Amino acid sequence: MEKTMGWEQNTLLNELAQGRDFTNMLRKHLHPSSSPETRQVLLDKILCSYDKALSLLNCSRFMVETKPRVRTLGSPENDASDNKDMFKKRKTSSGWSEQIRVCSAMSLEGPLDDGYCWRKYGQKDILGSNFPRAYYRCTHRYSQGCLAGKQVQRSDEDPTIFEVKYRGRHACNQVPHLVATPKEKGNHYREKQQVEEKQKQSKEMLLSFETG
DNA sequence: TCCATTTGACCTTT
DNA sequence: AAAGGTCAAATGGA
Repeated sequence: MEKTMGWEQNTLLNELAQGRDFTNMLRKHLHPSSSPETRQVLLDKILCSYDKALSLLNCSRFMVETKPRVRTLGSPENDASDNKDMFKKRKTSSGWSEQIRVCSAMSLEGPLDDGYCWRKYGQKDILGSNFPRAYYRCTHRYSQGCLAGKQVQRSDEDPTIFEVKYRGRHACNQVPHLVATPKEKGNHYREKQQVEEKQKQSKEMLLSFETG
């Protein structure tokens, strides 16, 4: 159905479309009669859509590049690590992508979903950080050999910000909210349901803004 | 019963 | 040795 368009592009379009909708909504709420809170929330939504779209673009960029560039917050990494050991080590901290910031207007649920299905496999307290770092790998790691992973850590400076680092590229081709045949059971079907539920909630939120 | 999360132990890197 | 990263048993929810 949507074979010509990748999952990232599809999600990207959704994000941009959502951002446009929220912007239109904000325009309607520019009247002095509207509450400043509503405007603020809408503003947050718009920024979130931008952030997510940018994150997706970042991901795509790394997928194109065979050699992910590396910069982590704390490590200066000015040595020659780029030249040596590039493919040797199983993993180092330098395997992670550039930091991507994601705002969290939906702070009730924690960090925003980036559209992929992640499975949490660990959490660590990081020295000098107020918040623990969570480690995720792609849900399809073993079923499809997808090696993508990500770290999520709440920012010390701004706890509403979640710092997300990605690693690897998604090798999984079964994307949750693309078409799933009724034959598909269990995991994939459930994933699809989850994503659909999120989209539904998003639409409902839009509606609730429109109505009040 | 299946699957995701939690969390302490263990492994790797610096 | 210490900090970061991963494993895997225990736990809990649907």
